[in-house]
Amino acid sequence: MSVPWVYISDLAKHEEKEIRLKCWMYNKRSSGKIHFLQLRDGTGFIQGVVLKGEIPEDQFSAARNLWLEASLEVTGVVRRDERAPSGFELSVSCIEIIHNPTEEYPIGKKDHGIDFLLDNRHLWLRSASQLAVMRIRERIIWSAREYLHDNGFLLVDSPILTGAIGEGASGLFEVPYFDMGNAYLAQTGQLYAEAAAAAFGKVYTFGPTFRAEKSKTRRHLTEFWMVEPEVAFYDHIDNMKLQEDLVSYIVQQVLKHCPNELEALGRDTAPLELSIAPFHHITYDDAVTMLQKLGSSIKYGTDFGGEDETILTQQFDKPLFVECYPKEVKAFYMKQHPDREDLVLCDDLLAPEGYGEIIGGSQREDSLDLLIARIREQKLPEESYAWYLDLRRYGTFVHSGFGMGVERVVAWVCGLPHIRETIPFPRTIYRLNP
RNA sequence: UCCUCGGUAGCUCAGUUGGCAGAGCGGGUGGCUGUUAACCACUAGGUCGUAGGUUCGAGUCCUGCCCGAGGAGCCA
Repeated sequence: MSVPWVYISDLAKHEEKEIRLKCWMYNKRSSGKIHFLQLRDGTGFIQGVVLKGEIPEDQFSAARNLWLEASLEVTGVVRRDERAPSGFELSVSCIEIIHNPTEEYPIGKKDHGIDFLLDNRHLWLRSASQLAVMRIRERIIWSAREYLHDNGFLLVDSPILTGAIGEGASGLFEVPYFDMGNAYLAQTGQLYAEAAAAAFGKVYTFGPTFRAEKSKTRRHLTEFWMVEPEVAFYDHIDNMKLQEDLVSYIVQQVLKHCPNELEALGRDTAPLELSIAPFHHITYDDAVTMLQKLGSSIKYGTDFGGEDETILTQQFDKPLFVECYPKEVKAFYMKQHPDREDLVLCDDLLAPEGYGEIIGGSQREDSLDLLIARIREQKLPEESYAWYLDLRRYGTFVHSGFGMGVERVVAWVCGLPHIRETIPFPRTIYRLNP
């Protein structure tokens, strides 16, 4: 066949030319002698106009009987048309049916409940909004890797099957592992990133992480992706600088490359445009004081609840660092504050508009003795951390890093109310399928 | 694990004081040459999550259970 196969995203280059689409029909409107076929191919959406008399009669009547999501090969001429949302439509001259479903497509044109949509996630992905979310997710991941690569970071893939090692003893998924008892799905790549930082200087891990916590909130998944940079000889301050540069870069890249996707989601881009470094800073101490003045019942020494984070971020117009939490509420590996024994040199980066924590980072404890003491305080299985402690035995060094939750960043950038739409197949406590 | 809310047609939901089970969308049939979640007419479609209980009578009131959602704790 001499007519070229073209993607919908490239149609503008083929104005007034005859082309062929391989596509699905996501909707159809019809009069007696004209059909409007709404077509999509993953790169975009276009309306095919089918006029009686301009295609073979059997094809015209067959088009009448097409079900939603029929797969088609459609030939026609690309026309500019003011009435089309994309500016173009296709004057159809030939329709070849690849597959016409024999059952009605479950996802209709009207609203659906979240339970139904999640049960049909494999089909829900075909909708325009989900295409926009996934394109923005891809841009966020791409931008993060691009920034880190261009700034001299080495990608180090950390293991997913691990021994009993992680942020804490709770919330580990167990997997039978031959004669060695149980392996555990990684909660974080950080401890491995620290080992890699001692070997390679500036590194990052990027991969899925797993937490078997029974969280049921708009901010939690049991399987989620993290970008975890770790840098030798960076302190707490250097670490925050890296975080704000990275987040600024990501947001700018999405604004530059994904304006159509943001519009498709109805995202107000004004708050994103403000999210350029430098970000705001507040200490944990000051944040608690501010929250109490604003009516929160938070007690000094406890971590913020979701509502506290929301209230706090609403006081600022761009991302906010909260620094130096009490060590009791933070992980064992965080560096003790030089002037305050009760605090650690850490930071949470809270996204604005009530989205809350997207990054948790810290300078790491580099003293062998203090680290062992913390492992014992938190009653962690000391033998599992033997190799990790070696990093303090052989040339210990000031170093810092952080974990950025990809799905939380996607939710914020897209303006989505819930994290479950930010990953193709979300895993939550009560959902393992599809 | 705890708290709150929900489960009625394929989907989204309404259902009054306990008194004949409803609408829109989707499906079917017919009509329509510019529709934008097309429209118009007709039509089919129900074990009201489940098991008990109260009652002359339960979608509606009570109890247990199942499933889901939102939140808490925990965290990115």
